[in-house]
Amino acid sequence: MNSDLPHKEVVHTRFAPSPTGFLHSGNYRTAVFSFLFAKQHEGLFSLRIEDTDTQRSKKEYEDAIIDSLTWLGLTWDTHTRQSENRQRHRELLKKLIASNHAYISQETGAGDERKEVIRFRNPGGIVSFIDIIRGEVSVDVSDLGDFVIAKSIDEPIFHFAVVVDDADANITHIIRGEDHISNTPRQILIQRALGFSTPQYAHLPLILAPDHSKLSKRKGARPLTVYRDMGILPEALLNYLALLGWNRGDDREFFSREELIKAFSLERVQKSGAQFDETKLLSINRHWMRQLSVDEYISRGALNAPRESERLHRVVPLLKERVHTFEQAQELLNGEFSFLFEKIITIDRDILLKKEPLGNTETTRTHLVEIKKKIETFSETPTFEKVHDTLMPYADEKGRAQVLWPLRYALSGAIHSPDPFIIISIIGKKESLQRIDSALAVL
RNA sequence: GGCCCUAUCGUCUAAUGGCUAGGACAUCACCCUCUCACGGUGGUAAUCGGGGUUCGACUCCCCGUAGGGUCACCA
Repeated sequence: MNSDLPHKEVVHTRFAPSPTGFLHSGNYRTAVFSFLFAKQHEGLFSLRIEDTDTQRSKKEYEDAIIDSLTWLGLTWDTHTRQSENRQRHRELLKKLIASNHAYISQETGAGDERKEVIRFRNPGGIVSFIDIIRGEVSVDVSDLGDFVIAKSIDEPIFHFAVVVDDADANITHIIRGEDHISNTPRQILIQRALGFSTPQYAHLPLILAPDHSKLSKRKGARPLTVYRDMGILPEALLNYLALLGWNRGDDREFFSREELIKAFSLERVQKSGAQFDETKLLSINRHWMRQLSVDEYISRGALNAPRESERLHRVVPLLKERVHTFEQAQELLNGEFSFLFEKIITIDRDILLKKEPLGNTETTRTHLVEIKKKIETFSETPTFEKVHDTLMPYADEKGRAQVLWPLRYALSGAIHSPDPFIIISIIGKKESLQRIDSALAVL
């Protein structure tokens, strides 16, 4: 790949967001691709904050960008701000004017104010470039006219500043959103006027919102922290984002950060836009949550529950089996699974007797008493296997529904819950016996 | 509207002239089962339309159509 690259040249990509709002997943995906590409080629990945729009740039947004990149594990090699390069911008702007590639233009602004801007002298003609993802793209730049490159000698605008900063940083590959594709020709024009070489370009397809509209900063753009707050793992989001518009060419879907670095290639990036599908993200997140050890699961999910932490540890396997996010895990702990941590649970006589065959209480009472005797033989925290293997034969003999339903209900106080064996192994011998006793008391 | 880009199941995608068009998520059915969940098995579901090129097109070309991007003294 990119065999036309000079051997000594170090691959250098950059992520250049403007801190004028919260970035959305589409923006971060371009960062993901830039990062993966650079690291795969053992190159550099830089972060450059494009803060030349002083009116709208805010520290708060820059901090959010840094937080999110760090959280995703997209570590950068250098971190600069476009505003730091003011000196250089001015110098080259002057050079361009001196060489007659640009000129100061008198404009009549709103009202009678006369204002000056700096315009680029457009040579016209066809400008074409090779996009790694799309192939050759050519545009007739004549209809661009003499476009503005600076508001004043001290205020370069985007097109000019980008060209200068990328060249100064020796950026070799510009990987950015498709919305920049039509900006590229004019930036190439500026490069030529300045005597810079043209880097390689790769324009990524945009990510669409579920309604097919463009994911925009104004509509629905939320900081990436919403995913962290939902209890999405960064490795899951990274995995999902990488898969959105890229695949290795086979059926493989789960990739760790390191595996992505190895497997990624720009050539296999999709040309068309993709919708962001939160459901799929959730299923990938479940996969990565299941990979975690019990300790990691609790600490990374910041999970908490009343009672000793041993009990929470025993509940984790149940959590793994049914939730897609840590937020859901904590909800389960607080709600549906709270019976596992409570001292007293309420039993409804009718529900307890739901499977009673004789229409009275006798069968249910007998079963619970028999089960109690077996539980007596357990250690305080028996394993699931031990509980299952001891109680199941009895249930099979007497009828699973008649034995297991009242037992499970007595232990959980819930119509829906995990099976009684796992409950006993979680709450322990002593509490199991207590709960069965309270159930017997209502009969 | 001009210019540019794109077009395979609902969604993400595989198949770069040669297979019953594959997988995943979602969905449905069945199985497992004391309930819930997990799991297992199977199913429904796609090449935007029309012309070419070719022995043969998802694949190549053209024309439509649709979607997206961009046309700033924002980035």
